[in-house]
Amino acid sequence: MPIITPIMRISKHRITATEVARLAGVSQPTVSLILSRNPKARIAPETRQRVLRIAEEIGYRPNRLAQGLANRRSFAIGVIVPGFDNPFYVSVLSGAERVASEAGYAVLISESRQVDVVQHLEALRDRQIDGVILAGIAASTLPPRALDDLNVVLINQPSDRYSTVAGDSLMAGQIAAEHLLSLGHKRIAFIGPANAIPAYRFRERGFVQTLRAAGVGMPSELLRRANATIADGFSAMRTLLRMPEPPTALFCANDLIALGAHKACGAAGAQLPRDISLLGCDDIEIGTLVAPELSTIAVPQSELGARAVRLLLRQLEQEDPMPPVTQLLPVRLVVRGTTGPAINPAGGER
Amino acid sequence: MPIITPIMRISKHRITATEVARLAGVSQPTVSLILSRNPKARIAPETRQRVLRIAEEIGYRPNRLAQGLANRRSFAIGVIVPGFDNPFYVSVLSGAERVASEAGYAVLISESRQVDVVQHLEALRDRQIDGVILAGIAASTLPPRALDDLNVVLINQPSDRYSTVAGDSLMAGQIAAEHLLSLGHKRIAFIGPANAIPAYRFRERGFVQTLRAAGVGMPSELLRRANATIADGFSAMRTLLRMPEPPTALFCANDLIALGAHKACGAAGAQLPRDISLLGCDDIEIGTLVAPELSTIAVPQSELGARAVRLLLRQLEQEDPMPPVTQLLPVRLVVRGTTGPAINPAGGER
DNA sequence: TTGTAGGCGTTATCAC
DNA sequence: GTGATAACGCCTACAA
Repeated sequence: MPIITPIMRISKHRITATEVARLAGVSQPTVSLILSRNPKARIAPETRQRVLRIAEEIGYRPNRLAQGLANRRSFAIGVIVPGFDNPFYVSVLSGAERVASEAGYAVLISESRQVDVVQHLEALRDRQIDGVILAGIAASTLPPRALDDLNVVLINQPSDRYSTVAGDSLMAGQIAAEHLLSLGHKRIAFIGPANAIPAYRFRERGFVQTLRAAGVGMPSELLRRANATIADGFSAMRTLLRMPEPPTALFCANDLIALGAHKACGAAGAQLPRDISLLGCDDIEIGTLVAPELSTIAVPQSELGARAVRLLLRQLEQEDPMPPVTQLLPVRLVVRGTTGPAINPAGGER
Repeated sequence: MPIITPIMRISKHRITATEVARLAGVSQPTVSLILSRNPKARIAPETRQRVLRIAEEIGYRPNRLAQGLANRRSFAIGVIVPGFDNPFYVSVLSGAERVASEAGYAVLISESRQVDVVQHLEALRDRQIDGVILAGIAASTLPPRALDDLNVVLINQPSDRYSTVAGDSLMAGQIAAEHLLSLGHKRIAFIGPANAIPAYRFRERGFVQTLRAAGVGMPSELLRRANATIADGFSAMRTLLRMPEPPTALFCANDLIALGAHKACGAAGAQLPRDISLLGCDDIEIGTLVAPELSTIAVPQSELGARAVRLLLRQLEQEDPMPPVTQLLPVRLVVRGTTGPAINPAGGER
C-alpha cells in the first residue's frame, strides 16, 4: 500500500465517498447526503461547498452498483426485442435508449428469438432491473409468472395488466383500406403473419373490416400468411402473382413483407403501381430506397420507444403501483410510389 | 400451482443466500461457496446436495449487484456505436449481444453521436463495467484519458494500445479495384467520407493504391467526399452524373453511400450496370432489396461483434493485462447486379 | 447540522 | 469441511 500524497492516487484505487469524507473532514454519510440526495437535506453551506469542491477535485463518482445494492434498484432498464433484423425494433430501441440515457438509466438489451425470453427476463431480474420494455413479443405467450413483480411496459400490444404504448394498428388497417378503396380497387389482397404479435392482427382486422363495410370482400385466396420478413413476403407475393386473377392492390402487415412483395413484383415484371398497388405499414427508412418508393402507413417508431421509457420511469417514481395506462399513438398514410389508381376497374382483363 | 409449504414466500421478499443458509442449517458463506464458485471448494457432498436442493426449491438466484460489489466487477459490458441508422452497427451489436448473453454478460448500449461518447463512457465506468466495445468511433478522437483503466476492444480500427477486431479494409479496397479493373473500367470514381473512422480511409487507400499500381489514376474530380449516409451518397452521385464525362465505375466507402448512389442513378435514368458499375462495401442486407441488387464487398459484421466480445472476455480472465491483439477478418467480393463490363473501353463516347 | 450504527447481498480470508 | 468475520461502497435511520 503506497504512501503517497494524501490526494494523489496511482489510479486503480477507486475513489470512494469515504475518501472524500476523510479529505473533507466529515463523515461518509454526510458526503452521501450532500452529493446524491434530495436538496431537502439541511447541510451547512460551507460544509456543502467544501465537500463538493473536494469531490470535484479528486473526481469522485458514486458507484452505481453500491447505490443499487443499498437502494434495491439498479437505475437500469431492459429492452427486449425479437430481433434486430426488423428496423422497426431498432428504431424503437433507439428512441428508448435516448430517453433512458438522458434520465441516467442504462439500457440492457436482449435480442430474444421468442424461446429464450424467459431466461433473459431472469437475467434482468438478477440484475435488479428497474423495469422492462417488451417490444414485438406477445406478453400473453409468456409463461404465467414470467413478468411477476417486474415493472413492465409493452409496445404495440394491448393489455389490461401492463401499461402499453402502441401505434393505432386498427386505425392503420382502416386507413390502408380506405386508401386502396379510394383508388378504385376492388380486388384487394392482404399478406400478414398468422399467429403473431397483436399489432399485426389488429392491422389485419382493421383492414378487412373496413373493406367489408365498403362491400368489398376478401376471398380467402387473397389472404396470404407469411412471417414478417422480406423473404416470406417475397414468396407470398409470388404466389399471388401467379394466380389466374391476381389482385390489383395489396396491403401488407408490415414494411418488410411489403418490401419482399415489392421485390417479387420486380422479379415477375409486374409494374408498380400500374399493375398492382402495394401498401406497407411502419414506414421504415429503407422503404424509400426501392423504386418506386414504398407507400406505407407511418408508425412513430422511435417515439414508441421514447414514450415507453417515459411511462416506465413515471411508474418507477410512484411507489404505489400505478394502474396500467395505454397510450395510442396516431398513424398516418404516406403515399409514395407504389399505390395508384386501379386500371381495370372491374378486374379480370389482365 | 405448487403446494404451498411453509417455505413459500408471498413474493416481494427477495430470496437471499442467507435464507437458503438458514433453511439448510449452514452458514451463508457456505451457501455462496457451494452455489457460485470454483469446484475446488471442498464441501461435504451431502451438505452440497442439501444446499443445492433447497436453493433450487425456493428458487434462489444470486443478486448480481451484490456479487458485483463484492467482486468489483459487474459482468456487464458496454457497446458504443455512433448510431443505429447504419445497419452495419446493428449487426455488430447483434453479434456482440449473442455472445455476451451466452456468457452471462449483460450488454449496455450507448448510441453516441460522437459528442457524448465521453459521458457515456463515464456512465459505464460508474456501473463498474467490465469492458467496452467501441465500434465506428475513432479512439484517437477521444480525449486522452477517456479510456483509461477500461478494458477496451475496438472494432474496425487499428490501434497499438487496444485490442482490435476488424474487417480487412485495405484488402476490401484492393478487391474492389481489382474487380472494377477486371471489368475493363478505366474511368473510376470513389465516394467516401473525409475525416472519418479509419475503416473508410483504409478502404479508400487500398482502392486508390491498387488503381494507381495498375496505371489507372483517379482524377481529383472523381474523388467525392460524402458522409456515410444514403442522403449524402445520393447527392455525391448526382454530382458525378452531371459531369461532362461521368465515370464508368464507382466504388463507395460503404453500402449506405452506394445505396444513395444507386438511387441517384435511378433518378437520373442511368442504367446499372450498363451505364455505370456501382460497388459498395459491407454487405448490409438491404443491398439485396434494390434492383438491380448491389454488388459489394462483404464484411462479416456480426462476426466482428461476436469476436470482439470473445476477445474482451478473454482479456477479463487474464489478470495481468494482455498485450493488445489484432484480429483481421477476411472480406470477399460479392458480385450481384450493379457491376458489369465497361461498355466504352476508351471512355468518352457517352 | 452532523456523526454513529446498521444493513443491502455477496465474496474472501482466515481460524477452528 | 465449515463458520465467523470482515470487506465491497453506499444509503437510511436515529442519536447527538
